[in-house]
Amino acid sequence: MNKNYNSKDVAKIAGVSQSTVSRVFAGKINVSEKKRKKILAAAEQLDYKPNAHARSLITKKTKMIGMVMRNIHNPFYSAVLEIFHDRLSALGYHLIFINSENDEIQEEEINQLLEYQVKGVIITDALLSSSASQKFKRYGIAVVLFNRYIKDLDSSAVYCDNYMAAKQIATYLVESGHKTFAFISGPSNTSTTIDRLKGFKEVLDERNIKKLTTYSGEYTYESGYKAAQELIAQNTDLDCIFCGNDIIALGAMDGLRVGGISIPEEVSVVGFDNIRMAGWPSFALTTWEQPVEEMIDCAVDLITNEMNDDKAVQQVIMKKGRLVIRNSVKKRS
Amino acid sequence: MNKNYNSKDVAKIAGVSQSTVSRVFAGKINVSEKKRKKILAAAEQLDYKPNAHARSLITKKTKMIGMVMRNIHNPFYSAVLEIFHDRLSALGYHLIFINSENDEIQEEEINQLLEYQVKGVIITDALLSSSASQKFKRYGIAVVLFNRYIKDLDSSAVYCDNYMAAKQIATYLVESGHKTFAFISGPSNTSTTIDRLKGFKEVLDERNIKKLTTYSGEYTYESGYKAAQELIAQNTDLDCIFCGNDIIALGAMDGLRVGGISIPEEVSVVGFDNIRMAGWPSFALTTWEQPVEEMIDCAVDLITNEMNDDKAVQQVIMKKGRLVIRNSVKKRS
DNA sequence: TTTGTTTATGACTACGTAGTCATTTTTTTG
DNA sequence: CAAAAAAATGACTACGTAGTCATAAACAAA
Repeated sequence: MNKNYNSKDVAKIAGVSQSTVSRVFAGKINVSEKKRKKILAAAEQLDYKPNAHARSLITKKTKMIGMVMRNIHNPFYSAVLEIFHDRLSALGYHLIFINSENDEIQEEEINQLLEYQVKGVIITDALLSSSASQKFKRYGIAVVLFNRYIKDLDSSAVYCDNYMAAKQIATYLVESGHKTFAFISGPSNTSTTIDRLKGFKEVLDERNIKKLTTYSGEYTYESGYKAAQELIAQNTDLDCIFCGNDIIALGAMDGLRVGGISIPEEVSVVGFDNIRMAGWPSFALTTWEQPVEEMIDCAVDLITNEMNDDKAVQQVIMKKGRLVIRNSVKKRS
Repeated sequence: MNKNYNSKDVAKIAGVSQSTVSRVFAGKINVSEKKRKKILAAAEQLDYKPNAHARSLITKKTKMIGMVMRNIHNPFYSAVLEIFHDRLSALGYHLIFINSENDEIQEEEINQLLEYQVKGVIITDALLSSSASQKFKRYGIAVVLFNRYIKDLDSSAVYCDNYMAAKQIATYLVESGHKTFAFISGPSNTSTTIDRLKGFKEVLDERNIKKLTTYSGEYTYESGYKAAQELIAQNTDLDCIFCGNDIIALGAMDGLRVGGISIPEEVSVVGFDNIRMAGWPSFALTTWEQPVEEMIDCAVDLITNEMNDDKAVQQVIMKKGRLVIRNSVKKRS
């Protein structure tokens, strides 16, 4: 049943050759207005759609982009997915969604994408081994890392200037009178964590502040919660916490509150990302806003360029962002 | 550059015919162990992967499933996406992700899926016009609605027994002494909203309780927040709110708190879904747990059956769920 | 060994499209 | 109006795979 009609069927009805039908649907090339109309009418009648697989096979091109995500639980990334989808689908691309469970994109996941001849892959919040990177390169697949970059690997990347952001946050905390610092980070092997820690530490070092406790965990609520509880247990005279991202910060806030510590009266908390929830009254989290849309537009430009131009050069692009001040930080005398 | 090797190249190196290479990669059929090894070695050497498009073209099958989602912002659905991905990718399927902005899946979105010859489509939190449904049917595409069902449309669907759930919630609220009720719902044209309202109302009617205010909005935090503020402004003697889902409930809680109303002391709040955040101490929301994993397993079974068996019959399956009691409801004397 | 049976293998073709090339039709120009 | 140029069109083939069919090899039975 349900025969799928093809360009030959359309050609027959329209009284033209298959070639002409193809011309109409491939666009551009010259077809007389009269036949074009006939063909479109015939296509309409049969509800004909060009077969994307046949098209990919012959053109060796594809309108599919691999979207590798981790941590889709994190609202930051679900927002990212949504925006990427909207931008790319407007350009006629389709997304193959892959939820990577691992720190590094896996062989198996790469193969899935290779089999579908994707010409571009966007990787968010996950790493790329150099062998994987080479593999993509060998197949001529454009790769853009989002919110991560990898040293010594010439993949394109778009990320936020975590280093400068952390410096500004640290400065803000120091200048608002905080004395004892904690940094609850995500996994310590990611560029985001490293840069944020580096910037934060540097400011404290410059001012000769030694009181910094660092706690490395995951980029999750639970991890933030647990870290906060452990910090409380250590019973230091902590007066502020810088969290590796917002979701950690929310966990930390809840951990502190449950431990009977009030925010910001006793401890200030700063996050990173500016996810929607950070603006909810229950949290009113002061945080760093990543210019998500700008970053995504940029990533989309990079990947489309690399896909359409073999000689396009890899670029690593850094965006700024800004501090969003809410009510989770208190000026201390 | 980057020539993609094909089965002929592999055949040449292994000293066999293309047919035999195909047999190895298509699986099953008889190939002598000796040649199989040679072929696999050659494939390894060239890093050969079968071209999925060519394969789809000849087999008229595809391992792709369309995943149409709306409201990916809602953590409930990002969790759903993650689980669907994990289940389906374990079965060898790949997801084409479509973020629908509309209430009803659009013509354009359907066409995208048709062009890729997907054999199955999962639709979450969106509707299906009957013309769209017929279109899918005509093309022999299996459709499963998730968390929605549509009357008089023979599409398979998996959803939670919203009617019974709402009845139990209402009963729970009544029996814990509440007198004045509000229901903040999502869009009033969805089966979830209708059924939840129906069950809730029915219990109140049975007990001859007239004090029910209903407010229909979107399934978003902002909508819940706004609704709560409006309810406050109406200055009724409200003592509990049943929310259409958790994200509305969180918004409502924040709206109430900002309005100076304490939860659960003055007003009780109940949600629906049991998203992770409902368990966070800041909210501790009493809510209905949808058996998400069970529902997804069920949807996966349905879609794989329908894809692999033309004669598989459409089914609408309802799951139960359970009330999760936390601290957003107070017993009133 | 001979015959019959099973298993392994290769030549060939179809899938539905895009694009090349040759041919026909239309338009332009002198 | 004739000749030249441009545009439109169709026949044909390639893309990389799976599967059909015929043949060859291996094996079993007698």
